[in-house]
Amino acid sequence: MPRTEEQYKDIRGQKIALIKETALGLFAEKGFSSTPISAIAKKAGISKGLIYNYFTNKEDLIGKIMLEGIDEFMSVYDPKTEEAISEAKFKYFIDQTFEILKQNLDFWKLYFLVMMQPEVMKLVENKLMEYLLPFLDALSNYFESRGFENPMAHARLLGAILDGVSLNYIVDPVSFPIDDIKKLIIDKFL
Amino acid sequence: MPRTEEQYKDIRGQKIALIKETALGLFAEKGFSSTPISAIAKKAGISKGLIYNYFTNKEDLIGKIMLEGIDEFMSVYDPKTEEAISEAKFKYFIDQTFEILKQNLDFWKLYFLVMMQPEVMKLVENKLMEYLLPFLDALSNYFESRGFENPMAHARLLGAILDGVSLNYIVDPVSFPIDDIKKLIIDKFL
Amino acid sequence: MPRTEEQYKDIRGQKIALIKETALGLFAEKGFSSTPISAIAKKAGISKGLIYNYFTNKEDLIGKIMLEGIDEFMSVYDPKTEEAISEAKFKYFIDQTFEILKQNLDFWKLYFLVMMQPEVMKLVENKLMEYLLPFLDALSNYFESRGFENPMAHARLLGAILDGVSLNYIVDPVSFPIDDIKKLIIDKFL
Amino acid sequence: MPRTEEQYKDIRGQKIALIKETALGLFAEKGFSSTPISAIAKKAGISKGLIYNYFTNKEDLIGKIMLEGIDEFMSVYDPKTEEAISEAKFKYFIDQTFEILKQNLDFWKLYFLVMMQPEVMKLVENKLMEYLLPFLDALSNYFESRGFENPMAHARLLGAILDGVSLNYIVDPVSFPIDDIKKLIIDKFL
DNA sequence: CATGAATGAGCATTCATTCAT
DNA sequence: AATGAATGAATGCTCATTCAT
Repeated sequence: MPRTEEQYKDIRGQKIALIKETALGLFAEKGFSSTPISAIAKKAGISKGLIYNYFTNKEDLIGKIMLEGIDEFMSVYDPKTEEAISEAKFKYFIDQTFEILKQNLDFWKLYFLVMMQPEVMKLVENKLMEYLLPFLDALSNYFESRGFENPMAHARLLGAILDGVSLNYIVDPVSFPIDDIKKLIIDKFL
Repeated sequence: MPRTEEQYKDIRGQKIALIKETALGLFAEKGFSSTPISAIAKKAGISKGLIYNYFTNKEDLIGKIMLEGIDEFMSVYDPKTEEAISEAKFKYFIDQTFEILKQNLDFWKLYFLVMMQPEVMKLVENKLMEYLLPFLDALSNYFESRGFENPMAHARLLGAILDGVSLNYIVDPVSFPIDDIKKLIIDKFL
Repeated sequence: MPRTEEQYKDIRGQKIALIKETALGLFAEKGFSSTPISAIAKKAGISKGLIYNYFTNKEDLIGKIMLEGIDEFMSVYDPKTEEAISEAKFKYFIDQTFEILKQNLDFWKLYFLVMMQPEVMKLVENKLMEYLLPFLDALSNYFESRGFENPMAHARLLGAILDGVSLNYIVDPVSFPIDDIKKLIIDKFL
Repeated sequence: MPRTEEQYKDIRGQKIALIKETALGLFAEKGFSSTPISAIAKKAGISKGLIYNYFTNKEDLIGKIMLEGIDEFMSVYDPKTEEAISEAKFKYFIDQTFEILKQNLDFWKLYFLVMMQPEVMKLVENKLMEYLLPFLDALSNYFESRGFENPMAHARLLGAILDGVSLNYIVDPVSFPIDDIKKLIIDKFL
């Protein structure tokens, strides 16, 4: 009995998810160019050929992993808010950022890896900007409403701080005092 | 009649410097594994083989570039100070950090690239820690003397901030408002 | 629709045999290190890469050729006989040795080549000893039963003679009087 | 004060000898193609370039080592004897053969290595035959005078035996019972 | 949808050899 | 006579990608 169109779609969806997950883990652990497609196939228990059924090439694979990841974590924020964020919302935003970081360490490793690699970065740049710009605007509005001078510089500084803290936590998750640091950040920007 | 040992040393020194410089530029631009040794040789106007006269392999090359870079910029600070840093010195330190960043963009690109690559990171880790730990201690002492609570967290936060700011500046040197941000940092930590 | 496991196994088996055969011929003719993998691939009409699908590296290839060869020719003898060999059996053994030598000249060339190369020898040493020791024991028993004094020395001498004769025949198969020499050996040791 | 022609010749002679000796040791230990010229230079404490002052290339070097070795050990025998060898002389010859083998293990390792490598063998073949043929003739005469039938086959057999015994001793000098075996050979051919 | 055999371009690395000094 | 910097051809090996089944 042939499978229905629906069933096929399910299988495809599951396989695609499996491949992305497996690849994410390996990319984060070994790096992009040190992870052969064959290693992904092996760890996922599928054939190399199957990966090429779903992704046109290795770059497409990492590109789609990145885009999905960006979508996922950006959906947590409500980037369409145009009015200024409240204090409570700001605090919630900082909390969420750290929570997401802790729970998706692999993705964030990959994120920073990719940021440093011009070739892959190009694949993601547009999408990233699409989210980042309204996000910086929202922060800027918040700082303006709180009476900070040069609010856009504050917004970019906070963005940079979150990058720097994430980076340090990723490189050394054991001894980096992330919770203490979260408090300091909230103190300084609330 | 062979050249004197002195002459040979000169030649070696010049070639080694040329190779390191060229490699640094290419690594920073294309990434480590996307830069073939042949590309370095070509750009430096020498043969592939010559690179292997001076460096045992590609990893040795990047390792030595990193170590030299770390030595160079660390020599700017006086990491042996044990008494607390003065306000003026602290300000000078922040200034210097930004100055060095601006003047060695390629090296810092490579630095962040390497931080994300476990294999290469291992080659440099020890040397880095040798400098970073006394450095964090000095910062911590400064914060303690200024009456900040949890001074070590403050030190690590400042370290992370400098990482994050550098990273943002490296990725987008044109529009990142680095001078405004320097002022904000000094305000917040003085 | 993928091929059945059976079909894949067939393909693999055939290709592995083809590669081994081709490599044996070239190794015997040119020597191990003077035979590039590319030459084997070319002569076998396949790509370099395919060889690495079946053998982890060049040493693995020669190692497996040697092991297979040793297994093959040792299966001719019955190394598990524990009682003394009869005269007829001894004669048959000498005959067989010369027959095998004549029919597998390439393999024996390679065998002596390998004996002289410490690196490759190590790959095969254990397997070889596994066969050679019982074999020398059997010969020793034979000489003892025939009343020869110092039977183990006789066994090792005979082993050495077979090596020496093989070597001379390999180097100069045209003019070396191998059949006459076989008779002399049988006369001297019967 | 410039050196006299004589002194230069001395230096040349000493350096040539040093290079040959050093190369022989390394070739025997590692094999011909696994021994870089640079390794010879390093071990001899001279420069690579100097080796090329005395030998046109690597093959020339091994060729000259082989030729010198052959000359040296052949001078022990008196290959110009045309009358049949006496029993005493035969015994002395066997003794000498084993003595020389024991004292020049490195050379003999190289000798067998070279015999298996067609390219290098060609360089030596003629010289070798120049010695070997009269040598086999002398042996043949000896066997004829002692009433052995098919004396040339006996001569070639003895040659092969000496090869085989040497080979076994070279591969495993510790446990091969070379002295017992010498006695057996003398018994069988006297 | 799924497989894995097959390809070949690409790359790190080695090393014999040359040559200016 | 002696040095060692420099070259570049050669080679082992990897891996993204294709494709017949």
